[in-house]
Amino acid sequence: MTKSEIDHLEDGYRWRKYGQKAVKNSPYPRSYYRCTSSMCGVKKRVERSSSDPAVVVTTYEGQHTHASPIAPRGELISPHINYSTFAASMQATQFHVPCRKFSIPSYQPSISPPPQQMQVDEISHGLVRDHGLLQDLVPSDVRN
DNA sequence: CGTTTTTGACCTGCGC
DNA sequence: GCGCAGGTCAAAAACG
Repeated sequence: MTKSEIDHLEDGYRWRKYGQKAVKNSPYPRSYYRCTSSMCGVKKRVERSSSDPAVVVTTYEGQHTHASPIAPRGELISPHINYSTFAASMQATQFHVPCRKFSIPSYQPSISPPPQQMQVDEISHGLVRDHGLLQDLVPSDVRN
């Protein structure tokens, strides 16, 4: 899950929207994205929280088998750690958060300092406005 | 002109 | 079998 005020979270990949449906739980529609790469059929479902319009729930399906088409900097994915790793990490993280407002703080667009174990409590009320470049959000060695 | 977004229709699984 | 809900397709529009 990523807190963002915008729907189009640039996580380092190109997404093509292929559908949009309205969910009954939330008054907001749910968007379906797909990776533009033909090889990897990674899908992404972006849903907006009903209670917090500023929170979008991004659900990843599948794993990218290719590097980012728009590598921001040299922070490419290591051959041994893919986005699937961080995806699993963040999924594991959300389990730790039962129902509270979960949010992942972004990093400075300039560099990517090694994100330590961030407390959800602090970031909950200390939100940042940056986009969530997920690749840098999750430390390589998350709680495991 | 090629790619992406939009949007309604269509398909499928499930419960009754 | 029917209706509902969720997921996908595809044609046209929009955008660079």
